[in-house]
Amino acid sequence: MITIKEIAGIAGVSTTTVSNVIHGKTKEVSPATVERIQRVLEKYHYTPNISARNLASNKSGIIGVIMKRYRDMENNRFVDPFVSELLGGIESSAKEKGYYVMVYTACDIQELKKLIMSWNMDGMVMVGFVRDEIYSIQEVCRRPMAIIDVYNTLRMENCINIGLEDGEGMYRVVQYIISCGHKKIGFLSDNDTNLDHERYLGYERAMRESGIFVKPEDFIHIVPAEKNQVANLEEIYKRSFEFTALACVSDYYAALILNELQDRGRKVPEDVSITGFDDNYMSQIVRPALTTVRQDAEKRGQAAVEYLCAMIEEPEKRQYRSRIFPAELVIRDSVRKIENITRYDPQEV
Amino acid sequence: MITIKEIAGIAGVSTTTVSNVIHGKTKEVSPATVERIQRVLEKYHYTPNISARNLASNKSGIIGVIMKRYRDMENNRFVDPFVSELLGGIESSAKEKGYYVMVYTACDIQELKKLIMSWNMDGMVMVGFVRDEIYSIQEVCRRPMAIIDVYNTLRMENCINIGLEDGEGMYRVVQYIISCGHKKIGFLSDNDTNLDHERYLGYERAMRESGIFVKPEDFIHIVPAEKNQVANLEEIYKRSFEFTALACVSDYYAALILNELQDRGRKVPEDVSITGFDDNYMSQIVRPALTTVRQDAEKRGQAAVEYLCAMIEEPEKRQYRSRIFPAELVIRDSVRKIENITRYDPQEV
DNA sequence: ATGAAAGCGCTAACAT
DNA sequence: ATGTTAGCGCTTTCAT
Repeated sequence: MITIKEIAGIAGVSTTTVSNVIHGKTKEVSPATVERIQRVLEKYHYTPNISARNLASNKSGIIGVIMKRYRDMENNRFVDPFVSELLGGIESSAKEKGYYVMVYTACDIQELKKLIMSWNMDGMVMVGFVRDEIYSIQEVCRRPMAIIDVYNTLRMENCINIGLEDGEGMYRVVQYIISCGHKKIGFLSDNDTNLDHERYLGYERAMRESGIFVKPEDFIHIVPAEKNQVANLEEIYKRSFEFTALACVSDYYAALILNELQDRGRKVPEDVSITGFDDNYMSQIVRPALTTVRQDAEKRGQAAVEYLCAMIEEPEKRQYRSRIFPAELVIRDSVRKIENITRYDPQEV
Repeated sequence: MITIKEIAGIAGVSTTTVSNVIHGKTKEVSPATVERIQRVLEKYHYTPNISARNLASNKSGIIGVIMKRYRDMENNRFVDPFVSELLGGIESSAKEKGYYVMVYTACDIQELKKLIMSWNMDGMVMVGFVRDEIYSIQEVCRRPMAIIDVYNTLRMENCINIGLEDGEGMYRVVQYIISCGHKKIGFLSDNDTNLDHERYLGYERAMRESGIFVKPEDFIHIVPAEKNQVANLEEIYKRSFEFTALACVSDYYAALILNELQDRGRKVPEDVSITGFDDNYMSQIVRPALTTVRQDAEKRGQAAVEYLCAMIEEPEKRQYRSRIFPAELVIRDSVRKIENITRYDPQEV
């Protein structure tokens, strides 16, 4: 690979001048020289050495996509459709802005800090971390971060919060379920923290505002197991008889439960209605197609990178900001309209 | 960030010695010194500057995951479940081996060459390219490459071909369909090149060996459109009446067609049988669950990185190799057994 | 308009 | 066992 120095030698100029024309700083270079250097650059297929450039300029051009990984569950984070869509958005946007993307799954925060510092990453998008982890990283690595689905954020410098209307979204779909005449509505999730908790709150609010009393048992705890299985399937099947509708925290669980219940003979939505959240491919591939809440993960990824670049290039824009993306109701076929049926068959109620 | 030089100053030794203990080359360093330097390193949270290291050592530790992108179809390559699984395998394996992964979608081969050279990538895994593109890249960038799903490979130096039993896999599933009593079996794909062509060949061979004559019309061309739609759905629906079974080139199309046909009133597998290929989540989420051909994309990703690392670290292992992964039949519920039914109702035939 | 030169932080060949 | 030193290729300040 030819170097700037060699190019300079061939063109009969200094490395400074070559460097300048490479970077388009041609205000102070004579057109003739520019032309000549361009030609040599072309002819010898000059390719910059990014390591050298980064070392000298103290930048890296790298945007790290850092995903939290739980050491024990050796699962592949990339197969989560949310992550896929997000990553696609990040990559396309980064490319457009001239940045490079490095992906990394981190189990250990200390190790992660070293990674960020070692590569001198210009910015990171953080997926799956909680507030205190973000805080701890930012303490050492004071660089722009886009944080995805982090709650109770302190207003940290260098951070752009790329959020979602989690509560609102769940509120909307539950409100819709209620409007269809349901009263016995369960909320199904595998935990009650962060994003899941926000969504629960939305469910709870919709219920409350409709005057429906929510009992603790209405939170149905689903226990995930290996390979898209659920550990407490039997229990969930039985409990499904207590409700006319199940609002699931994700399309993933909605699809799983929808199939399992139907395989065991329950009809959806005739016997139980089921809703999802995210509107990824699952919601459309399943039958009946899922009524769900739509979020555009790809767009969130793109936005993350755009804000990141702004912070990187204009340090005065590094104060904390929060951008909450919309989560809108998508009505398909998985919720039964009890009211309608009632009209034709008053006995039913 | 503290540098080696500063560490050396504090510990009262030379940078060489510090560098040596950092890299564990402690054979020629006295235990006391090692100990002392370790302590200083710890105390000051020494973090290497990877740019500097790469520049000096002429390595990068980067494995590039390069995906072909077609400029016009602005689609997100990451949502393809094959890519997701593969990427997960690559990332976990790379991390384990101490490499970093940079992802990149390339439309332009020239630009890609520059990227590889600029970052001085140690190795690449290439997804979605054809032979001549690989060849052209390798001409300039003589570094280890793992090529995924490339056909008619020349026996290129520096290449490990990570293949799949495409033909065999399709052969097996079609053979199975035939064993269930089907004779009118269509093959469905959106093109007839590379991997799709190999699979077609497998279909064709299974048919031929069973004495079934394959007509050109038995290749059903599906035309993809925006957003998981298909442009010629009407046509496919109509043509589905000509067959008792459709062997699809992917789970993706199988799931799509299975749903569309059922939505229009055809029963699967009672009216038409449908099979997929890949055995990704789609095959299990759909009803009836798809009989398909299983490949382990994650494992292929891991293997790609392992071979890559071997080639990087032991240049004598750089001769061309090919590793073909198995593709095995997975029987689920989407193929009707005509024979069985025949037993009970001889009229049927 | 152009060039000289001092680093950036690290590695590694060579001395001692 | 430990140190000296010359780069790696590029950016950038400061001269001219």
